[in-house]
Amino acid sequence: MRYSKYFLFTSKENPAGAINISHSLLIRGSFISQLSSGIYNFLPIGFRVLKKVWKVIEEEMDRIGALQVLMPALHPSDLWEKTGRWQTMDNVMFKLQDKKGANMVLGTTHEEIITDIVSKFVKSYKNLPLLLYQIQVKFRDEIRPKGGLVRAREFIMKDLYSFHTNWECLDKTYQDVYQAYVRIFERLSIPVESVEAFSGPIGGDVSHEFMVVTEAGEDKFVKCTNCGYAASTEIAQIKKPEINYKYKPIDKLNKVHTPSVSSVEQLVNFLGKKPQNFVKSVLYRVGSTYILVLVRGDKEVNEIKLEKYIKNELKIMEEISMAKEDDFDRLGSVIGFIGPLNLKDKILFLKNEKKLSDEIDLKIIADFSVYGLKDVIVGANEKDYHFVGIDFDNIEIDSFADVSTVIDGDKCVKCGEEYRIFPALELGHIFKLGTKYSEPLKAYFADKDGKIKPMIMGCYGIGVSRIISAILEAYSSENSMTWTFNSAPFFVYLITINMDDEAQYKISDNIYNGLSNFEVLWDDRKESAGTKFKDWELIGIPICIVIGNKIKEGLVEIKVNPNFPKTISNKKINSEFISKLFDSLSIFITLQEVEEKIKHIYNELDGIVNG
RNA sequence: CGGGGUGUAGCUCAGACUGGUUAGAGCGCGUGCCUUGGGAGCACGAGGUCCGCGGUUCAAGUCCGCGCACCCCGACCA
Repeated sequence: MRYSKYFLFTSKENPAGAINISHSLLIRGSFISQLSSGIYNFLPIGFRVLKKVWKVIEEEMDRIGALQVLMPALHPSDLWEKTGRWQTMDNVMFKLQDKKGANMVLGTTHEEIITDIVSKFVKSYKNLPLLLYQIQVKFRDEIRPKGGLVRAREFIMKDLYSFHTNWECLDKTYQDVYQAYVRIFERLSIPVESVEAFSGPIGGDVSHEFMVVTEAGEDKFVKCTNCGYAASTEIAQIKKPEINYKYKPIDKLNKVHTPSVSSVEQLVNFLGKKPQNFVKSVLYRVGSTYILVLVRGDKEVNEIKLEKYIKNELKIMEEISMAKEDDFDRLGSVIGFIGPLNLKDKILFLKNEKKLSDEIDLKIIADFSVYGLKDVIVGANEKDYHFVGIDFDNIEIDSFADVSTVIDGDKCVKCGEEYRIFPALELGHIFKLGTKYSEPLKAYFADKDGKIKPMIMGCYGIGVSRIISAILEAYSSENSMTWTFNSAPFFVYLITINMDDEAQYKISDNIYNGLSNFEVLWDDRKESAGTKFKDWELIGIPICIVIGNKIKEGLVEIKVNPNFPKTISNKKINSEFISKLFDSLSIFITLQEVEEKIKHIYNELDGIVNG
């Protein structure tokens, strides 16, 4: 491709409002342009990158026997109503009506549609398992899109769905997909961590996320410094401490006046203590049971873990909600000043006075973080008062549980060593769905014995457009993108220093034609050398061939994007080999060697990355 | 959805507080000269619904009100 005929409009200026390096570089390089908040055009060079990523994903999906389909982005509401997600996903759906007034939705995801398709065609175990996928646009009306392609309202996703006769078969496919994902990220040279994850509204019991560590991400995961176990902070568990707890009621409560000071942060300032010197009490309601959760002041209640605990251990199945102001009134406490010490007495008193129904129950659950605390501060269940000087065994609790979100330094549930927290961007997420969608949408099949059963399903997503940002976040620097071998829009950037110099022009033309199999972008503009070098660096093409004055001596320079070798040695191969491959390049070599060198490097890299 | 901010040339931004001829700069774009190993130089030129609507005023890019859009922080979120 000749630059002069191409659609490339680079900019020296950072776009206003771009916070992430990937966002800024993509705009500056004219890879994408913004149409509206969270809605982007892919311009020619950006679309080339998208297609490169797309191709790797397709090849790996094909390799595990998945079949590609293309489903519509525009859906009627009925299928979504059948699964209940018309309501539960309402907050992110673009909903609209057609001219007849029928409800429609722009697809946020495609479980409903694919399940509907399969239910119509597949009736027998003989046609299962079945893996179908698409690479298509998704719409989510995110309240706050940000970071360019990091969180967009319209974005490209690869979504794969699998259908099975039984769980064992799903387990096997889940492993196949897991391995396919590992290969996809390896081939794109993206350093991902796979972490245990929360299934969320998609549903199912088991899920993994593929995360890339970057400040540009919006998620967090923890990884054990010893055994390497990794999990999303949404679900990461903490090792249970050796608990030796004997309730010792305190003789005299020491109450302090804390006027209009209720949050831990305010208390820290008011009393001059650390957050760890507080026990935070958070009240939840589950049916007629109130749950008072105690966590150390520097930690947060994890509602996902709490919900699991309440359902699995306490066997209470009603919906859990945060207590409201009238709940506090009912229990004789005050919002912002609730605490565990005298709350049960208050409730007993209210019940005796017939001011509170006997059905109401209160359970006090202490997070592991509260265990062993001495001399802490808790709410006094009285406006503007806290108790001080409390030890953990002065608090009468019903049970200890792991119900707080992991923070740096918490102990690994597997081996007991310390966790570290990493900021991350989620690129892929795989789920075991079970029959969550096959039941309501009647995706049934006849088994060998003629019994009609619902199909067992899995679903597996990759944020294709988000991957583009992730690659740049992983390797790029302020004024220079770095693409990886399989994502680079071009492999070679050919610079002709002086287009008016006939010798330079002719040789450039020959090299351009001679390397036509290697995706060459020829900067054939009558611009200054500096302009061309800066553009090469900005758009991040791995190899640069420079045709300049030295051509008189039959010499040509080959340069490598200095960050590019990092994207290869990331792949656990011999780094000495990599440096050898590139070290001899940033010098002048003879004209005859150029084609040979480029072919050699290309083939070696192809073997390493895709082999 | 809460808080904050911005909206002026294709882009990045001055000008607004303190209203007053014809609204500016840099970059980019066009033409010519010159230059060709690190975003060169000179000259000329094109390019504006100052986000929209309404109001105040002799006079509004500037002040006031309403609206819209976009950005940032937080909450939210496969």
